[in-house]
Amino acid sequence: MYLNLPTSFIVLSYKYKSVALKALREAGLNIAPMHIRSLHTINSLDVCTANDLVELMDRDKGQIARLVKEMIEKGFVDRVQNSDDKRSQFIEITAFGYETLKQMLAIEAKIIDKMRDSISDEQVQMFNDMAFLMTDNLKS
Amino acid sequence: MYLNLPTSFIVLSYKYKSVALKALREAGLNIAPMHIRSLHTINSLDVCTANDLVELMDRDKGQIARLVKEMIEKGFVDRVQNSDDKRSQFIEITAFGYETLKQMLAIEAKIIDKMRDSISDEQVQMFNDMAFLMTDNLKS
DNA sequence: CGGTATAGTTGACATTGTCAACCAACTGGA
DNA sequence: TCCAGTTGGTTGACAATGTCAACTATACCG
Repeated sequence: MYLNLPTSFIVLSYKYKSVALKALREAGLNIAPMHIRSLHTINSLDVCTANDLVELMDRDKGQIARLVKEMIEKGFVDRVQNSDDKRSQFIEITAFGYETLKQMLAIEAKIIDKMRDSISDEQVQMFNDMAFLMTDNLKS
Repeated sequence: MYLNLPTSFIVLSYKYKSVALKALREAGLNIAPMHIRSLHTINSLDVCTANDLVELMDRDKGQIARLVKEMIEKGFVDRVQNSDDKRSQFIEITAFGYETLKQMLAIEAKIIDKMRDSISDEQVQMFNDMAFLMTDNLKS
């Protein structure tokens, strides 16, 4: 049991990642896995700074700095002045970024449908709740 | 909901990985994340070939070939002749590998205890079952 | 026997992750 | 108000992981 717990969700996340990436490639979307994850994360927030990404994605701040730079080069996001704090800037999704996101969401929705075949809404809800709770338990 | 599903277990797996890695380092165990995962996987099988690792860990066969080579260099595993098939060899955990695995399991058990704080055995079981089922649904 | 499939290796390279040093802007207390 | 400590972010250097394709050796099947 103890071995199975981390094994189960780690294997699932590897599998999901590879299936999703393959589907996105086949649909002509050539986007790096971390850019996908970043776009989703930025999209889930009202306003988003590099530091928000560091915390929500649990990644090194150097890595995030470079990630944001790359995403600007690719045209997915832009930097906007944060007048409250001159050290940081808001990261905003561009029109092209939203277009890409929309396509990604459509493709991912299909995979998720397949993934949750024979699993009820209530069960999926419970699974999510537990995953979020466990993530929270690991903090501090 | 659709966004939350992959988000929940992907964030959890990143978080678990970083917490576990940090705890292992603090305990003096300097071992790469993929070596940890490989050791667990090899240990979960009666006999294990490189190809078993490719399939169970869903990784590139070239990556696994190098991984096994590194793990032999570190003394965690050894290769043993497979008399049934001269192309492949069995990968077996050495005494040192088992010693390392034992320490890893002890440290990981503590993290898992913390992670599943306030979650019952039944719920954990359900979570695992769902994760395995979803992984299976993604195949083919 | 010959063709195809399978197990693994290797090269070359891209992506991701880590650590530390660094700068500029913010913050709180003396 | 000033300055010591903190915070947000950048950069360099490098390690770890992932990907793709070409290749060898053995196995399997008709």
